Amino acid sequence: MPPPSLNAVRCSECPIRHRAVCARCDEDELALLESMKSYRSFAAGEPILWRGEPLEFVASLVSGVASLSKTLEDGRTQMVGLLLPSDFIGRPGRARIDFDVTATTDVTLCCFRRAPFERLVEDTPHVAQRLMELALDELDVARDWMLLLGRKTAREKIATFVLMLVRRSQIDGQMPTRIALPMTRDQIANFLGLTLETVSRQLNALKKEGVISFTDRRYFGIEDLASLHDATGDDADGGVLV
Amino acid sequence: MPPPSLNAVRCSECPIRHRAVCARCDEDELALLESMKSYRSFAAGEPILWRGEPLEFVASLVSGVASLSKTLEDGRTQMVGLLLPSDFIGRPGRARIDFDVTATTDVTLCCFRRAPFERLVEDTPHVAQRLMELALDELDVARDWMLLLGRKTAREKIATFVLMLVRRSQIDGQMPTRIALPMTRDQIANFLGLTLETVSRQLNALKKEGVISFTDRRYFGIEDLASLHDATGDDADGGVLV
DNA sequence: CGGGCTTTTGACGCCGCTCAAAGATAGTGG
DNA sequence: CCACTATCTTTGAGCGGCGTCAAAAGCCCG
Repeated sequence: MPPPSLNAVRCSECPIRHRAVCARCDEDELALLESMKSYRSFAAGEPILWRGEPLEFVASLVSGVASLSKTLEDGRTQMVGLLLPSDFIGRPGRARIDFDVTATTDVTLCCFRRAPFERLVEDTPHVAQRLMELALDELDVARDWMLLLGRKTAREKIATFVLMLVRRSQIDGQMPTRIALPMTRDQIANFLGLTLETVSRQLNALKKEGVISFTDRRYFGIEDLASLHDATGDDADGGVLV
Repeated sequence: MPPPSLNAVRCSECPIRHRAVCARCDEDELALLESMKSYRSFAAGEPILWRGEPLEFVASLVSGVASLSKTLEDGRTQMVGLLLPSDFIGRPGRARIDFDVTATTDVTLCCFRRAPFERLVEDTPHVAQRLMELALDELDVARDWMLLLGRKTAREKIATFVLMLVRRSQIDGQMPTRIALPMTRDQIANFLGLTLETVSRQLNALKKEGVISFTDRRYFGIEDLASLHDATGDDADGGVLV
């Protein structure tokens, strides 16, 4: 079952206030947004949007992780995006999306009805500009990902993925000792264009080589950051991925 | 050597006037753009921009085809974007790009110096909105591509690529009889995440099966569109890719 | 006609997928 | 508290698709 809805939080106290689509809004614009927003929650694993269905809402992801995925005729699926807090779902000017959106963890969305939001985009340059920045950032990530999917070996894919998790959980450059693996082996496989068996084997290989260590099955630590970096195949200041 | 520069064409007569970043500009905005633009040309194979180098210009692609590509430490490369006329190079708010841009065919750019262009984006919502639409379209393409790179077989990749060329050269729904292969086998391979040998073998396999036919090495025709579609692995109304 | 490209074709081997089964882990109800 | 089940993960064996290496063939242009 879905987690309980957050009570409507005031925009000025919103945790993603400074990063989401509303980042640059002034008081008046914020008031407008406030009047058209509503929160919705989804439990881990729940579908949020299906490919092709008419889009009633656009939304900002407030908390949790969601994923975008595409599926071939015979069921092979590939994740094509990972949504983190402050990321935006949907787009002005388009009534449908061409991928499924699924809650990876429990998720809270800040939803806006599409029609009024689109009017807002027309009228307030701040929102349009921020939307563009978000889209361009997503493009950068997508392109790093394409390099990974098209050219990296299984080992390099896993190393890149692990390093991405490390970077994302870093606070003030401190190396965290305990890092969460936020998805199942199967989800990681769909993320990296591999099978779940290969994911399992490569993770255990990195462990056996002393590059990473497992405490729990869902948490790991870094033992040898340099080797991890070498294993990604990237050059010195390469790929960022999220 | 580069082809000779076009003489500065008036914006109102520009072939990409209605599709490029300036699509929605009114007379005044167009005049502003006109005052800061200049044309540059590049010959097939020439580099246009290198990854990481400071970006002096942003530009619209006026004619020809250019490609974006990324390279791993050991030289493996992957195309991450294909630029066609009216596509935009560069982005406001960022001084560097994270991929190489290369002319695939002879290319003409309509360049704008970055600083004044960025001011223009701040001031004219029409430009910002159009830029956002272009970015979102690119994102859609990138996501189809990710599915292809991560999950499709060599045969499906080739079939998808060929079908993309067919769609792009269709005029008014007419099936063209002679379609150009605009790149070498090596470029196709870097596009699809394959080797050039595999590209060659799969193209010839499609020919041997009577799905396509070759006249010249650089031109082909469609013999069996249904089989070609079946070979892509997509479901009914799937992937568009450019 | 000759040299440098691109493309084709073949032989071979390996990485990662497939299929299968056993081992962990967590949640559920008695 | 302990079976019992469902889900996730690990591990193994085997195979095949695609990459690698090599060489020949076709094509372009001087």
